[in-house]
Formats: sequence, structure tokens, C-alpha cells
Amino acid sequence: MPPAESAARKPSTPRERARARTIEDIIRLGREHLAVHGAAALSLRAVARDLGVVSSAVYRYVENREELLTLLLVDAYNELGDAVDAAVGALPEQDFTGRFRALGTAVRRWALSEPARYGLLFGSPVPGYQAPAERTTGPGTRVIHALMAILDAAYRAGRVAAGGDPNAVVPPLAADLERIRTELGASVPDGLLARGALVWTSLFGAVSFEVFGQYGADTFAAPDELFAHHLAVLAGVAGLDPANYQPSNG
Amino acid sequence: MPPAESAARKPSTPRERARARTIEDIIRLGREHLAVHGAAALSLRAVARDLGVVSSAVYRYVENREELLTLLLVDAYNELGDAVDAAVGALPEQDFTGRFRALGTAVRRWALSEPARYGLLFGSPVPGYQAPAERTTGPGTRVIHALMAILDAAYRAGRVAAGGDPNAVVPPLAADLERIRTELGASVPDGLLARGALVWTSLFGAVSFEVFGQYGADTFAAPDELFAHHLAVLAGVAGLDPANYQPSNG
DNA sequence: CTACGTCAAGAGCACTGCTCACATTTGTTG
DNA sequence: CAACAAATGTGAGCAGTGCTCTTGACGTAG
Repeated sequence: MPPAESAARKPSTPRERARARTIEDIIRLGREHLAVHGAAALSLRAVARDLGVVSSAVYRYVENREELLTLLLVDAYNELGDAVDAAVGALPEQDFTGRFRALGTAVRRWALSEPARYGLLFGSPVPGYQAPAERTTGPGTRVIHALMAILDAAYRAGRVAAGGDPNAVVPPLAADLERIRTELGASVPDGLLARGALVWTSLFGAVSFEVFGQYGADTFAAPDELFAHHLAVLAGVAGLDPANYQPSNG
Repeated sequence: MPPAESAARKPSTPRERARARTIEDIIRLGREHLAVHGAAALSLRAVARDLGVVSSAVYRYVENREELLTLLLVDAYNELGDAVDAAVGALPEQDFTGRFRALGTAVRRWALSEPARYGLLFGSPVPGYQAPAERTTGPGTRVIHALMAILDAAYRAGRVAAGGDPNAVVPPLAADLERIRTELGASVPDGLLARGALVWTSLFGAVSFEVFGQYGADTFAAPDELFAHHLAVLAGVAGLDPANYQPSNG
């Protein structure tokens, strides 16, 4: 049983340091192969070749192919989450619409720059691979948490058009939403919470269509403008003021 | 010398009939393997085994693995398109909201019943496989055509809230939309057309999240109700009357 | 110095896509 | 009917994959 399963312990022996370095190299090489060849074509043997080692040696560091996929999954989720947090955090806290736009733009930008890794996160599941929830739910929920934080802050600030949802939330759905609300620590009402979930899936639907080429080869010559328009409409769906940020005086 | 060299003729010779039958068997077996093991794990050798023939024999009927994937892609697109057309056609032409809801429900129902084939259509692209546009764009655009037909009919009938789009459509996007409008033979204005595209991607975004398990294992205990709520909101995004269908007298 | 644990190497198994030479079946034609 | 040619099936083979196992080399702890 290897000790120090806890994160970020100072590697005492030089052996452990070399081992940690090798694992990081494997992740780096795997990330490159993933970006080039796609998720389902990720090959441990190819990684071993690039590492300059025989194929079976990588099994000393990574249990199997699934393990490497999980490492890359967490790695990609965190990179996306970092990009989103940085983009959102660059705007003032009260600029809810701007922060929402920044979140969506950051997701799209990262997805377009890393299509294969995006596909690993949000595409069809890799056959035979089931992501271990205990290791991926944390990094995997960073974007929706950031989105809900924006919407909740806007709601608390009274900057959300709360009244206009005529769509009733039936009891079983309300029960789900109540559970999610407490988990998020949010205070938005049911209608807005459900709309937030819709905006979330819609954002990734639009990004996925673009990244996966579902639009067709030459359907949209102006994808940036299309996405900006979609973001504006989605902001309205979430009840955000489509107009620009007005710093609250006082 | 009998000419009889035209396409899609009744297969005259029994040999051609047997050949067509074998190809259909291959597609059927491939569909089953696809549904069970996923797209990237589709194996020609396994299909050959199930067909009761040696592995190399299937290459007499199917050029390679890509060819079989293309056949299965078209097959799935058409099955989805048939399901959507049937669901939409079951409602009166003037029930625009009902038809929209039927379209969305049909897409979701088919996706949930055929998750692997849905993943082939709308998930991450299979590594190294590029769908031939000349064979897949036709079947692949049936859903968006059906959706736009509903929206266009509603617009022509004056049953769409056209005025309320404050989001400007910038010129490069307007050029794209103009091209798409003529290709569809539609007459909806730019704002509604762009919103239709957003509704389209949002629909598949919501379905993909559910099919691909992006929501998390036990986040929503009432996914039907969540989707129904999403559809209602999306109908509003498309400018459709959220209220029920009122048959026009006459 | 010895013993233990870690590591790399290589062979091997079962699987994949695909190609080729060869054998067999089948339909047509002289 | 016999002969021919096209279509079809066969099996070997190549290169690649994930993964396991045994063997030997090495560094470090006691």
C-alpha cells in the first residue's frame, strides 16, 4: 500500500519524485495524443513509445487505459474550469450579464481550441469506459456551479426578471430542484433554476454543434456572430438584463 | 442485349437480390453491435462472425469500416427523421406549438432508446472517420428542416411573437441567414431564424446531456418533467404561443 | 552486505482492420 | 450440356492494439 495518498505531499525520497515526474510526463503525452487522434484512439503503446520505454512499462505508473482516461478527464475539466473562472473573474461582480457572456465565450473558446479533449468531456461516452464519479464530479461541475453563482447573485441583487415564467414546475421536478438548490447553496426560485439548467445545456449544445461539425461544412461563415447572438438570447432566457452593465451607485 | 442499367431498378437477377440481402444483414448486425458496444468499438470481424462467414468475406460487400459506419449513419439519421416526421404529422398542421413539442419529444425518445446510435450522430466524431457530406447531409438535415417548417408555417400564419427580439443581427450573420432562408424556402425574419437555430442546438444539447449522462447519476429523478419544462421555455424562445392549440374555424 | 521493493524488458495472448492468393460457387453463354 | 467468367468464400498473413506474466537489473533500507 503506497503511503501518502493525500494530495500534494512533499515527495520525500528521490524515487517518489522520479515517479511523480514520469506520471506527469505520461499525462502530458496522453494529452497530446488525445488532442491529435481523439479519445477512443488513445493508445498506451503510443504513449510508451513517445516516453521512450517499452509498452508494458507504463503499467507501472498507470493501472490501465481507463486510468489514463480518467486522469486526462480530470485534467481537461480543470483546465476548462480554470479558463471559465479566469474569464468570469475578470469582470466586476455586479456585471452579471457580462459575466454570463464571459462564461459562455470562455467555454466556446476552450472547446474550439481543444476539440478532442472537449469531445472526451461532452461527447459520446468512450465505449466500455465509465468515469468514476467520485473523481470526476468535482471538476466536472465547476462550469455549472459558476453559471449558477452568477444567476444566484443576479437574483439576490434583484437584477433578474423573475416574474415572467408562465411555465409551471410540477411537483416531482420541484423536488429535484429543491435538492439542487440546497446543494448549490442558492436561493433562486424553481422557474429560474430550471431555466438555468436549460441555459447550461443550451450553451453546450451550441458549442458541441460547432465543435463536432454538426452545422455542416459551410453553413455559417460567421460562427462568432451566431454564437454571440445565441448568448444574448440565452441571457434573456435566464432572466438577465440584455443591456449592458450599470454599476450600482452606493 | 438487355440494357437495364438504370439505378434503383428492381433487382433483376437473384444474385443481386442475394447480395442486397447480405448487405442488409450486415447493416442489421452492425446496428446491433453499434447499439451494444458503441460506435468506436464497431468491429467488422465481429459482424463477420455473426454473419457466419470468415472475416475477410465482408469486404466483398462493404469497402471498409468507414463504409459500414456511413451506412449506419444514414440508417440512423433516417430512422430519427422518420420518427420525427411521424410524430409531427400526427398533429394538425395549425397546432404549431403541439408540433414543436412533438418534434422535441420524438427526438428525445429516439435518443434515449438508441443511445449508441444517437452518439454516432451527435456525439464526438469517431477518430479518423469523416462522414461523406454528399451522402449524409440529406438525411442529416431532416430534423432541422422539420423544425424550420413548423416555425415558418407559424410565422406565415401570424402566430409567432415576431416583434420582441431586441438582439441585433449583425451583417455577416445576416448574410448567412439569408442564404439559409433561401435554401429552406422559408420566409421568417433574421431574428426568428437565428432563434430557430438556437432552439435546434438547445434541443440537442438537452438531449445529449441526458443521453450521455452529463447531468450526473442522480441529479434529476424527474427527467421527463425537466425536459417538458425545457421544451415549453424553448417554444417561447422560438416565439411560439406556449398556450395550447386553438383550431381556426373554417 | 543482504534482502526487499521497484522498475524495465520481452514474450505472449487475444483482439482489431485490411490485403492477398487461392478455392469454390453461381449464372450466363456458346 | 459444357465452358467460361464473374461473384463469392477461405485462410494465411501483416501491423497494430490492451493487457498479463516472467525474468532480470537496480536502488535503497535495514
